[in-house]
Amino acid sequence: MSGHHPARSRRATERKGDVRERAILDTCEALLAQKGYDAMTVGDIAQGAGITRGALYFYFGSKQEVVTALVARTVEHLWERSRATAQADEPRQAIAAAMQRTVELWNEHGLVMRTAIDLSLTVPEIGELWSHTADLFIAAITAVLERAGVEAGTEPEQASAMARALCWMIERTFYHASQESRENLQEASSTCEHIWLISAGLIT
Amino acid sequence: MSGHHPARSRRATERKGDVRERAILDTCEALLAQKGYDAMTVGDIAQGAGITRGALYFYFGSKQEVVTALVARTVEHLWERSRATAQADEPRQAIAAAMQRTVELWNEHGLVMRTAIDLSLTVPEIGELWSHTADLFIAAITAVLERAGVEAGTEPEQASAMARALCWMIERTFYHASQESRENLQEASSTCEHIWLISAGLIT
DNA sequence: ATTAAATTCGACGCCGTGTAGACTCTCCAG
DNA sequence: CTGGAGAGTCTACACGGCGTCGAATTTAAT
Repeated sequence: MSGHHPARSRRATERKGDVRERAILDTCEALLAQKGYDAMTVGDIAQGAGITRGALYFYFGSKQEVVTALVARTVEHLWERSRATAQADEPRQAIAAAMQRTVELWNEHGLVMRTAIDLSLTVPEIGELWSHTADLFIAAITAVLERAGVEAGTEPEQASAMARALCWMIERTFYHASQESRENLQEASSTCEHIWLISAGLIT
Repeated sequence: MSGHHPARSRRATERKGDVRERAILDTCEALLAQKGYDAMTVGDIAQGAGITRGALYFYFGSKQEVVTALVARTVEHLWERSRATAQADEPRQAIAAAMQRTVELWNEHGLVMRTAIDLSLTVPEIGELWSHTADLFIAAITAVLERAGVEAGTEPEQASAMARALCWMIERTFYHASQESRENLQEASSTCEHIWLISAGLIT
């Protein structure tokens, strides 16, 4: 869409640093898959990104900050996709759609999501990010349960509390399944969907 | 497990080392509660136990080994208590009893159980210990589900797979609740029990 | 009492983090 | 074209934690 506005639209957005930053994050993701968080050193990341440790510290203040940025980038993607998914009216369809979406998300970003969960304790900012994400999912599950006829409220047997438990069930089940294989992920999804449907009173 | 560690009991009588070993584990547990795993240094543990770093390495080969031993001690306690609990015939009672027991376990050992879960990834031996523990619980849940009429089998909607998902739900829900308060733990228990009952087809 | 095993200690080397300061490159104003 | 500001990069260093070593000391068995 470059019109003919003179000197206004230079490549104002493509700074050299932005490219490097992405390279660092990409390398970090690759190394995370390959060696895990603890074994991955700042030197490794820098080397993978084609710079030295000193240069990396120009972009990020610490190893934790790098990983936090990576999680933030991924989580933002999650939010975006969640927003984009249309909410079906029919609870059964909504549940099926949600589980399908969840499978895709874990297939695509399982690694980063797992590390986000693992680091939630030790890195407060990541914990913040992840708990916010969980809250979104809990709210969505709550809405579906209520639409399916589960009594609204926060008491142990009402929609909100049940949604929270179901969310943790899904998180943990996918967490483990995504370490294994795609087939496991699909089976895990079926199981979670089944329990969700039962909990909503949609099947016996 | 592995290796030949010096302080292996040859005599049944109280060795000085056994006392020290317990002191180390107790200190480790206290520090874990106070500073968390990463912030806790080997020097801290040694100091708390009234010895020097060098002396600690006589008992344990590494920081990870200390915490592994602590987890092993706690987990052994879990198994013991699980074995001691009589299995009720009536599914409803069995479920209620299991949840009650779970609340007690988390109240008493929540901290160590949480760190065991957190370190399952990075310390393979702890992962082994915990996954074995989880398998015990999954087997117990499976048995209850089958006795309540859920079809046996490992397919996504049969007892075994459902038990696994329920186990993860309980683990994760208690994990979070035990970070908050005892009240939360009790409410979490009610919610999990409710979902378990529904999944077993015992209530609608 | 002698001797071997058990236990403790202080000091050392290694590795990873984060910081400091100097150097290079790019781009734009004068 | 030039010189300077700021982005980007480098090497070198200080700090701290982990795990090891060997020597010193205590305990237990003969």
